[in-house]
Amino acid sequence: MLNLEKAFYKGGIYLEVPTILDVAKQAGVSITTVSRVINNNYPVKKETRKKVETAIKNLNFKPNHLARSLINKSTNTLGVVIPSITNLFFPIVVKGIENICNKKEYTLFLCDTDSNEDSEKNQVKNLMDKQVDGILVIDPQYKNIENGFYEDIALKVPLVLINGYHRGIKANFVLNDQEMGALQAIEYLINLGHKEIAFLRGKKSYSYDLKEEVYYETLKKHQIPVKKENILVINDGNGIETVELSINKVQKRLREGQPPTAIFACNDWMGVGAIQAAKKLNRKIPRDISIIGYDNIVITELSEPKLTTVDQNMYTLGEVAANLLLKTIENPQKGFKKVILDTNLIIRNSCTTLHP
Amino acid sequence: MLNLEKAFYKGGIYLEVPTILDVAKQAGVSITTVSRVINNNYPVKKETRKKVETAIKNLNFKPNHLARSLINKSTNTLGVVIPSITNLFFPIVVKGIENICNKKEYTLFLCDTDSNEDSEKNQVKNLMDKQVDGILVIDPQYKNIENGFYEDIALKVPLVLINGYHRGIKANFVLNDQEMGALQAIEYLINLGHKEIAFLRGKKSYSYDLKEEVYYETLKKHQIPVKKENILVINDGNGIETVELSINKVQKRLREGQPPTAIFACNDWMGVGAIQAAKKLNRKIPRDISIIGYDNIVITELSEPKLTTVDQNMYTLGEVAANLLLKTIENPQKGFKKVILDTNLIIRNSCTTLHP
DNA sequence: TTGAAAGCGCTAACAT
DNA sequence: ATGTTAGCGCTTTCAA
Repeated sequence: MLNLEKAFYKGGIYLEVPTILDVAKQAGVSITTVSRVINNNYPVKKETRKKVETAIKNLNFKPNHLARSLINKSTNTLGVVIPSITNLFFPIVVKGIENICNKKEYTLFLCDTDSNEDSEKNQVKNLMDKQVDGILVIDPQYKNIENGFYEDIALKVPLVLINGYHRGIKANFVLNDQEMGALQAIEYLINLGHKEIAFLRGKKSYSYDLKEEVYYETLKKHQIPVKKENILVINDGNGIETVELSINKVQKRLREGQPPTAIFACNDWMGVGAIQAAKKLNRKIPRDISIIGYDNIVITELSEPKLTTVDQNMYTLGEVAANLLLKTIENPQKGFKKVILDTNLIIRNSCTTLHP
Repeated sequence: MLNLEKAFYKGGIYLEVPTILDVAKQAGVSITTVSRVINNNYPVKKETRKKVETAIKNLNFKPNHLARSLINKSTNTLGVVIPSITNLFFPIVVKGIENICNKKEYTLFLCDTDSNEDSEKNQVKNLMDKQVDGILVIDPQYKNIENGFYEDIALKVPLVLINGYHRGIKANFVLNDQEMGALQAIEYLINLGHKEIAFLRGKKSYSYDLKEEVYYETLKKHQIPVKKENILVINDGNGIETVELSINKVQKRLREGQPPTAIFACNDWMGVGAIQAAKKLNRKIPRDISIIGYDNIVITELSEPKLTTVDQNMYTLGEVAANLLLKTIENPQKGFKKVILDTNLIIRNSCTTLHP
């Protein structure tokens, strides 16, 4: 019915996909001319162009991306690697990335690593095999950064790492200023008059370490003694299971003598857990105890009271990272960049002053 | 250093990517033989194969996907279209899809539509341009189904629609049995002795309509009169903003004469909103009022009390849909399939019996 | 068991 | 302004 040169079956479906040759024939020109019209990169007489455009429309011709990419060495495709798509805040980064990339006609491969180092490596390699034009990695695994894996990748393909360990690493980074965020949170509590501040964290993660450092420094700076019993470490996590773990840990601490008057939780799940722990012991929040979280994920607005926290502007983080990647692709230059974004304290209802 | 036939710059990076020709030369055979070794589809002498494999390893050769796809008309790539990646439950479907597809070496394009009809259409078209081997659409827009868009697409590319309107539509569907879920929830309340049951829904959505129908039928079946004032319609939504809307609507209803003793909320955000509304009026849950949600998203475990709800097995939904798509691709056959999955009532702490 | 050669659909020198 | 032609890296006939 279309009278094309070729047609074939694929996936049980009979396909009649016009090629550049079909267009050329119908328009009565060479395929080169058609190519020129499509790409608009060489002069073509007005009438000829019209003829070609008509043929394109008639046949509903779409250039074959694969053939183009094979020649151009560019697929208009990016890879996004994410620890887990079911996490509450990584998807917001992806949304930011998407916003930028959609506008520039890039399509995104999404690869979930389940926070597994090897899986992360495999996903990155797979993306390179698929010849993406660039790769974004959200929260890359410490080990893969530290052992040089990403430094190596960065030499082979445009790459932007979003958050994660970066000291002296030769790669592009877009980072949240986690030190600043932690500082904002802790100083906020101190300014409210708190001295007995517990620090609630998960077992191992670069970002917890970072925050703990800031905790020590800030207390020292304000001449508040650090007490071992105020460092609360739970087994792990950044999900619903974290809540229960936090409840137990915090409850235990609150039952001891001289309990903290405030808690800085390294993420919002922990913060919510802390809130629930306090409530279980009939402590009123924030009257009896102030609690602050980190990340500003959606659950902070659901807790009662709503959780004061630190916003990391994940959406912007994604946008900035995507822009950096696109810039690297389109306008390549030597040297790597590190972009550090500010955090914001989001004051809700879970903290109050100790001053009379 | 690799001494290849070609090398080039891309993205500011100097690339030395070995081709099949490099391998052939190093192994002292023709490219045909190399191809045979790679694909393992024709007999090759053992020693020859060894030579080739050695060369492949030496050069770290990876076949060029684009070139292969151009010939094979298969990209080992699927498209996933999602209303919003920041939604709390669609990503779980994606995770299920990923689980299946990763095993079979498919890579996923992820496309966010922002629940916009035109954007959805564009994303699907874009995916076809990129020559994906198949497309999965999560919660496709009613209009795009109803106006024949997807019936048309289904003739051109393997397609599976996940949830959404499907009466008489010629396409593959994997569906939750929403009627069953609604029935489970409502009969659960009725069995607990409730007769004054409010129905809380958003403005327009096929799934709300479905549930409302079941609500009418079920009450009728149990000879409970339906009261207009018990149909609570909020402006919309499936996100945090829904909570506030629900709080207002439910609070208003609870203040009126003869308030409901139970509420069936069409999604968990509404359920949580209902809980908070009741608490604000100092109603004890579930003692004074029973509330049930729908979807079993993570926030159901965070509310106090935890929200009883209906689980839709989103992960399984994704897995089943992915399997159906892969089957359609690999083993094409005429006719479309509809797979309907069961729902489960998840009993937590927000409902209680009215029986003495 | 192997290789030569055609060709997938397109781009881009190079001619004219 | 337009066409001829040589590839991009691979698969697959066809012939040996």
